[in-house]
Amino acid sequence: MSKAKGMDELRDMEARWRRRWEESGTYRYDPTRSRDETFVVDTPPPTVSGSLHIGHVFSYTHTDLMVRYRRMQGDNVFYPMGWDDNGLPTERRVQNVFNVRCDPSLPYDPSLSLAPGREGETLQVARRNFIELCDRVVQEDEKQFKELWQRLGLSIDWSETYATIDRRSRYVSQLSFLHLLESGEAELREAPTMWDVDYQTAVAQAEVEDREREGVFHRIRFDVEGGESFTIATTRPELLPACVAVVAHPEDERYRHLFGKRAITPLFHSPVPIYADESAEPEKGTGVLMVCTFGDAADVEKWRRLDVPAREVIGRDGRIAAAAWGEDPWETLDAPAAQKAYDELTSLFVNQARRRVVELLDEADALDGDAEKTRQFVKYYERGERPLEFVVTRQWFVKILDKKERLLEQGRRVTWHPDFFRKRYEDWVEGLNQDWCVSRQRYFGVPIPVWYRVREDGSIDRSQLIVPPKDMLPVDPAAEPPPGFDESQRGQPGGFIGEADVFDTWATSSLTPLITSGWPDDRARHERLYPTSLRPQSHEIIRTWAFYTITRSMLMDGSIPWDHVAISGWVVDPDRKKMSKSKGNVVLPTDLIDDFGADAVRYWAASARLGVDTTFDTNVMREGKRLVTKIKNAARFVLAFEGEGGEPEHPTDRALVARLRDLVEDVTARWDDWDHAGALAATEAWFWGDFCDNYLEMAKGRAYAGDTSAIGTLRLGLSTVLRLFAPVLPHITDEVWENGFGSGDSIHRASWPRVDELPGGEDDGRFDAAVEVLTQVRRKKSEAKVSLRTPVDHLDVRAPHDVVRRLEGVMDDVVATLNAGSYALVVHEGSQDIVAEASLGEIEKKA
RNA sequence: GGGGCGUUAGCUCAGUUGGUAGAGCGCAUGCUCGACAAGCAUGAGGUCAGUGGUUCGACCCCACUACGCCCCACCA
Repeated sequence: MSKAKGMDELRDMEARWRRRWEESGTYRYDPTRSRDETFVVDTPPPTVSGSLHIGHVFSYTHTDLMVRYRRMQGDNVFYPMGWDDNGLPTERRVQNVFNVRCDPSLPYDPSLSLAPGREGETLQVARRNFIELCDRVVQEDEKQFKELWQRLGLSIDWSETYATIDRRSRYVSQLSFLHLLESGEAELREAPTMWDVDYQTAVAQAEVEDREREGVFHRIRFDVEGGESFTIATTRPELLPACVAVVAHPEDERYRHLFGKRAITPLFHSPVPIYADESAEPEKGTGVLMVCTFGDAADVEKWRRLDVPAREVIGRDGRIAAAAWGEDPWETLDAPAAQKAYDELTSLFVNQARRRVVELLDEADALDGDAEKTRQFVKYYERGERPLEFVVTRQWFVKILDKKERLLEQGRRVTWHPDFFRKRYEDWVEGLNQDWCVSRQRYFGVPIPVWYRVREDGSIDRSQLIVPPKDMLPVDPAAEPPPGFDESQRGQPGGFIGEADVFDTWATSSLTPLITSGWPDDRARHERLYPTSLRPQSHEIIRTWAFYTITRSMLMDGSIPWDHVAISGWVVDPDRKKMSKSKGNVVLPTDLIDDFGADAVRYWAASARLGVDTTFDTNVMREGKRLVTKIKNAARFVLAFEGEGGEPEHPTDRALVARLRDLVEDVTARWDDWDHAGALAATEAWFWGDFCDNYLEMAKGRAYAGDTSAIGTLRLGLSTVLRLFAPVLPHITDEVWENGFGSGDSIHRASWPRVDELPGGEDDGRFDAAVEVLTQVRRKKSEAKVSLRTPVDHLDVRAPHDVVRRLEGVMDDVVATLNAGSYALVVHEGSQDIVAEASLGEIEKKA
């Protein structure tokens, strides 16, 4: 059989089972069964606008392994699938695919029709048109993901799906938020917020990452009122106009005498207080630093603590704002000069302003020494390209800072696999320094369901919230009027305006257990499906998805959202780097399934333990493919015999059953311990070694002779090991099961093997002793470079007394296996070794 | 700067409670046995990162060091 043909057959076989499972509803959740026999998965909804990645295959397989095991253990499995389609990744994709931008001020155009890959000028479209394009893109993406999951053989119940932008998700997200509002845990705040100037949206702590980059220390001389001067080293000279104070450490001898005096900023001539502050480190820079509005989180913190004014100079677009200086002038000793300097910076981007202000400082002779390069860590939005700024905006926050202890406690109630990832969760909780900002100034997301009153004078009264009644949800306050109002009153005096912001994508995906459970209206379903059993996810989103989900459940009713969290590692390339698109080393999952088959790809994923980063290695997939073939061939042999056989009676057969019993016990314990890789390795070692290489060879002769003990044991071994393999290799095992053991139902609905269901048997060492004799004779044949079929004229086995006794019962099989004519089995004392000597004959030439 | 994980054969990885190191791939030498050449048999190949300690005995426990990966950190 050619390789190509074999591959075709494999592909057809897998496709056939895919269809069968779907048609038979093999993986359907049974809503009538009780809660304690139910295993619920809080499936990660993949970001559908991302690319299909080998990492997906890896981690989703891990989930499916455990799911299949639990199902065979008799659990009623609830294994849904969600799509994470709301949020920035989708918006960005739509912008690229259709070459459009959203302009919320435009009216909806129902006739707008765009083709993907549209060329020419970027088109501005209305918010509703934009959202329609988002919907279109995600539907296409979801199809591709579904196809991959099905080809991979994930045992998902496809009648249970959701998307984070669908009606149900919007309903749950908005309703849960209204509960937080009611309990006072969510509130509107005008405060400095981390702000991405490109996306022009607020971002939360969890979406921020530090990136190392080169900064430049500029040394700026400040005068002190009444004479004297000092030098500040700063990497952000453009914030000089925003400087509201100067601080040094209270013990710093260089500056102690200045505390209480005022410094004069160069260029802007603004007198600012000089404070003593413990946070200033004498070794850093010159030991004295500016407090600005706002250079970093430390500035925000000092601004709050030191009671200094705010001088906002950076606008939401990342440019130096024009209005700031003019409308509410800050104290200065030389207003015209200050205004002139500020005009030079106005409307420049931060980078440009930095260069310009340095030039101005140089002209004013306020630089003290040369600039000096330094490595610094700067905060970026994880999807952003320019550093975050702190900008005062109005945002919705969920209070979490006051709940650290309780959050830690919730984390301890969850079982983490592997356990050390709990530590990462705890580190994150302990390091929290901001409440959760849940509002985003984006479009394709779940709208924040509130309106605000417009006063008679036309100003907006944000203290007067209008919230929708529950039966109005989900609602889009930007498109629908609140109860008791008419759309014509939007923006009018005495009327209302709708909140334009949408929720952070995590604000919705942190509710996945509730989205699927039917909360809060379908109480019966909710009680059966919540809390869930298992949350699978990867480790880089412990601080987001795991953390926020724990937070939301705690805020809802003090519960934990799941009993277990299973963390999959990353797929890394041979250089130990995470495989990613940007590194150009992506392998298409569908190509791998084409080349090796789904079972083989699953075998590779299953070979890796939870939490361990794993090298992408097609050799392991090749191994998996060989295993699939081996199972097929062994089954062909076992199932070729007539009848079902009988109880194991022969000593060899009884020994095999004993070893099978040990295997089932060991493998089951490993699955229960969430060690799918160990379970697979143990199963495979037994199957390939004990079963195929040794037992099959020894029992072969009796089986051909119609011995019911041999035939029965062969079938027992096969049917048992098939079920042990079934979670990892769902296709080939079901194929063989149907041929040999199924009575119409899938192996995946068969019961997991149990030791107490296996027939009796015992292995007192006779199996290993027999194998030792086989090995010695095989070695002799191998050294003689003759065929293993070469007959043995006479076999002489010497062993200690007790070993001889054990061998007696199995010598007929040993002799048959070795093709030996006569044999002698004698006791030799004084050595614990078995010595087998064989006099080789010659293969009879065929006539 | 703080923390987590790792370092075992050429490669990818196992190694239960401390008792003389294991698998697969690759390599070598053979073998077309009535399941299977996508196979079978046999074999070569390792100072278990380093140093010190505990112990009769350490890949395993402890300390330190080196290297790799990851997470976190107010980045003047």
